[in-house]
Amino acid sequence: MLTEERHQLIRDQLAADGKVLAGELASRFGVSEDTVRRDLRELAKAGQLRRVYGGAVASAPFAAATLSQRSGHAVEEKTRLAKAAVGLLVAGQSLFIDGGTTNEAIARAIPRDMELTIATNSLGVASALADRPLVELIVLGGRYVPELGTCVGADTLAAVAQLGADLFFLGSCGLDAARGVTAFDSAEAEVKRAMAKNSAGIVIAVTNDKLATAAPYRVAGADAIRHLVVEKTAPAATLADFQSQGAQIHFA
Amino acid sequence: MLTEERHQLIRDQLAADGKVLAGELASRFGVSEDTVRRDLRELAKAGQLRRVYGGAVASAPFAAATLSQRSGHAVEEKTRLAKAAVGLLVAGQSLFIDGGTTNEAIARAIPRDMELTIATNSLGVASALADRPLVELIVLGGRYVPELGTCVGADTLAAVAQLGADLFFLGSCGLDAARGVTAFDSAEAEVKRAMAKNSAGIVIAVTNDKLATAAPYRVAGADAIRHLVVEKTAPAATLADFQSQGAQIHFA
DNA sequence: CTGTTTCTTGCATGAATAGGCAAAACATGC
DNA sequence: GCATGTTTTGCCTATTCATGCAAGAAACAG
Repeated sequence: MLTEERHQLIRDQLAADGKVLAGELASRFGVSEDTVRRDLRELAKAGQLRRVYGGAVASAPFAAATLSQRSGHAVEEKTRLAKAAVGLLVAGQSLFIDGGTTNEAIARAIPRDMELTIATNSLGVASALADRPLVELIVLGGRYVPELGTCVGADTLAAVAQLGADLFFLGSCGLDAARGVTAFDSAEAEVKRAMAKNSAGIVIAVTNDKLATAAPYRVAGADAIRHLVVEKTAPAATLADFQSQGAQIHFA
Repeated sequence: MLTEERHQLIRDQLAADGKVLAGELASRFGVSEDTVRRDLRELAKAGQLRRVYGGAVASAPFAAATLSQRSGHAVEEKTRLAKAAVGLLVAGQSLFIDGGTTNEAIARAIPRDMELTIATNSLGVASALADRPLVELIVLGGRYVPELGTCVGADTLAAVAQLGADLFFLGSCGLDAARGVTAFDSAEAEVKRAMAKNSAGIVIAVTNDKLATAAPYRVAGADAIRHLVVEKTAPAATLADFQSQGAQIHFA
């Protein structure tokens, strides 16, 4: 195994998990811990990670975001959903991705060697994609809302209006077969509606607790959902309702 | 087998796998490792791959290195500059902050209890400010440039045109008393000019190595600089030139 | 404070590499 | 055909590089 390969794998795991352990890497790569430590030292010197006792953590300005999110809720489920959702992608597509921790997990799960054009109003998603060399990243600016982690407002809407996408990864929403997709904030709903209007298909990845819940602001009908990515344990009855309205169900 | 044939096969495998091993290629082509190494050397000289011990990898699309490399450099100096620069702020002001690692340090140094309105086209700056409860953050979207860590383009310019600020923290630039403020990229320079035009004063914080250097694209004259934050060890003669054109000098 | 884990440093070893050299393959002109 | 010059290739040698090991230092946990 090339030294450079190890470095790349370490960078990848840092981007995905926010941390690496020296011993774990050593056994994974089949080299001594000394070698791994040397790797970590070099990467640290290049500013690509921050050395800590036992391993290393991401050092980028985005480390905080990544880490704080890791400590959040239902991380494993979201990572599984993300991996399944990424399976829907085809190289060369253009995407809208809006906010939410699941969407951030999806952004991190996008392979580094896939060429895509991605427009997002989420800082977390943008940060996760910032170092993907093959991703043409378009940041949708506007007034930043800390509670959502996304930009909203007239500027955001204007930027969305100029773009089109094959798929729209719609996140942080309520989901109900009867009421469709709903959002918790008026301005956020406006942006979601604009993205939905300008994209060919909507993809929604949700954990079970979001299924069959509704928020005040209506974004789109359930029949607008092209792909629904859910946990294996999702209630079959609910899924059938969405399926009957045209959604393809994908299990993580 | 023709030399050119081997070169093409090497390029093919690099595109497919991202790496090649010298020994493996030698046995596959039925030539000595020396010949393969010569091939790799030539291709590396032509910039088509990056030579590493044991073989070669796909040439770095620059993005990974450029920004993160810089972030590792002169961290302490930049932190000191940032603390001094933050001293110029007054609660209630509105700011433009553009890209560069020094500006990211400044963003991190902004006290959490200070109320400000901040517009930025830098993902790093935006991420640093995302959790400041009293900062009204406006993200200036556009096409993201990995090498700069900022958004540029028509969308960015349009967003800047709608805003005004008391201070503009101008970063990642060349600085020369005669040529003024210069940028390394045409689109970047455009955004900086727009921000300069719409702000009442320009603040520049630079490490010594940026002083008395010039880049291709002109942003503003030296007389446009209101505040110049420099290291204590900055050469006095250079500082005098800026001072005579109206800049206030602040030592970190 | 004590023991354990992790980290750095120096060193030895083997693999990979660059440069020099000569033979072979190839092209070119007579 | 023959002679000449060029290019390619493989081999040899000195050097550089990556790695693991050992010893001492530092960080951590109890």
